[in-house]
Amino acid sequence: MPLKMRRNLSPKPPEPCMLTECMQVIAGAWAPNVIWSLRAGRRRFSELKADIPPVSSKVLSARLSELEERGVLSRHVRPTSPPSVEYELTELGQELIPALEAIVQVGHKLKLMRAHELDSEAAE
Amino acid sequence: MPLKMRRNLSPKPPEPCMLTECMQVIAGAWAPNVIWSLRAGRRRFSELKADIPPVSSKVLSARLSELEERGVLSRHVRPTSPPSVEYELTELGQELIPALEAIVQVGHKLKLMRAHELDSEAAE
DNA sequence: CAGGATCCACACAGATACTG
DNA sequence: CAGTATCTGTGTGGATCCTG
Repeated sequence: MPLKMRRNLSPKPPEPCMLTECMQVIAGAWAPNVIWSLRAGRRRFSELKADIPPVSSKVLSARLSELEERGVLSRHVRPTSPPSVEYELTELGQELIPALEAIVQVGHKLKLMRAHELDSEAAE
Repeated sequence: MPLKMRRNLSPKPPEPCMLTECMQVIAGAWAPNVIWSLRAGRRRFSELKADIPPVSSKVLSARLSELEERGVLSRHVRPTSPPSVEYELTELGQELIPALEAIVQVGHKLKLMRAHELDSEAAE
């Protein structure tokens, strides 16, 4: 499930829209899901991977790096015998949660609307 | 500026994450920008194209169709001599505005943080 | 366990040209 | 003006394999 989980960057030019630039923060496949999974608190790499089954290690790793670099989340390495790394949203990262929640809400409502429309059609 | 303005779909599989599904609503290159441009009210095709310079007619058209189909915006054709079409956010579409604003805010803050960090480094 | 390296496919945006 | 059709390039994610 990736073919369309692309980012929202802009390679070369004038970048007239600030929004585009800001959208980069959550750009990249699965990035929103990562943030979503971290809502409740810090999680380990494997936990995140389990939360988002279809994501591959490579991509998850890449996304985590980007999000860390962008200041959305922080990485904590714990010196245990089997390596253990935890990720956590930064304060700024937490500000993204309401945004994602709003999107989910709208998505939900639209879904309900569609279901309702289908019902109406079926009734005829 | 498009190479990375891809959508956030998911082609085939199990789709375990509701978020992913909801994100589709604003999926596709420039989709957020379109919604952003329509914040203030209805706009015509050419106005939208002017608002978002780097977008091509083809892509803008595609995005508008998708957003309409998804119930985020509505299309009004006006029977004038030169064809004139206006687009407008639906009620649900308007609910996405706060979400985008939140993202922009975070993007902004992160930008400021970065600038600050660079200053600190430069000072040394 | 956490994640880096490779190789590959393909969906998507761009450019251009055309229509009513 | 508002779009559509076609062709092409490319970034990005998936799968797999491998390591400390």
